[in-house]
Amino acid sequence: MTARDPADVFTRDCPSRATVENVSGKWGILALVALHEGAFRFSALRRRVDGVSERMLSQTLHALERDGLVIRDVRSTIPPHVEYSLTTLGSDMAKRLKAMIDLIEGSMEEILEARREYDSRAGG
Amino acid sequence: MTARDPADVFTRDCPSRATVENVSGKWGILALVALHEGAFRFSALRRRVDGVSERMLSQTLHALERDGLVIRDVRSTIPPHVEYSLTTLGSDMAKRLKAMIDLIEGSMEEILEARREYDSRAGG
DNA sequence: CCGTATCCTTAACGATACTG
DNA sequence: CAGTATCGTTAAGGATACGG
Repeated sequence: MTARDPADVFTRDCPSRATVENVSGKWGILALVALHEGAFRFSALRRRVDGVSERMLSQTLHALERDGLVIRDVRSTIPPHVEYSLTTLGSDMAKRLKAMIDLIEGSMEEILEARREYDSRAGG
Repeated sequence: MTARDPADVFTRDCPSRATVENVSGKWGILALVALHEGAFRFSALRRRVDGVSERMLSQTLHALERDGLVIRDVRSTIPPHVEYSLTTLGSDMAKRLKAMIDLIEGSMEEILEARREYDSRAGG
């Protein structure tokens, strides 16, 4: 991973593959895009990302923090107060993910129609 | 999924979640971005997407075809000749995915450095 | 309140043999 | 050539109880 040996996601063991999976995984996308709306505490983020378990959200946030995309700010109060936000890189990533999600959400009727046609040909 | 009931990926059973997973899954991203470079035959695509099994590539392409992102063109010759390409929607999606991949590939040194720091704090 | 540890179930995945 | 079918393994994921 240098100027002479650039990252290439098409290569089997390029470390970029792991980051792509952290970022674009089922919960990674949603966590990043949610945090792009602003900082969240753990429980609030869990409510925002409907359906995620504590275990998976925790795991996802750690992976994103490890890759330098998410900041974890712990205040040593009682009860504990932990706030999650994005780094500059995380914010840039979230913007690009949001662009992808916007396209999907905006094309959902077209996609559902394509599915119906595909299924009627395969199933009928 | 209408103008009054728009898709919302944050909601647990919105059908957009399934498409997000098809598109952003481990092999979905790579297949779409590869096809954005041009049309591919099955075997060539398999070589391009280093590490994918026949089973997973086939499954991935079917899911993307079903969502209206990929076109499968079968020529009834012997031996068979099948060519995969993108629809307009697939092409638009691939562009956005490529933007995400470019950011990751271009930030790989920064990401690896973040990992080293995280690991030295957690592991040391 | 913020998680981690544990257990368990299910689904993803890869290898490979085989067919049109 | 382009897959599908089958099988065995591994990993992801959810529920939940408990610790800091």
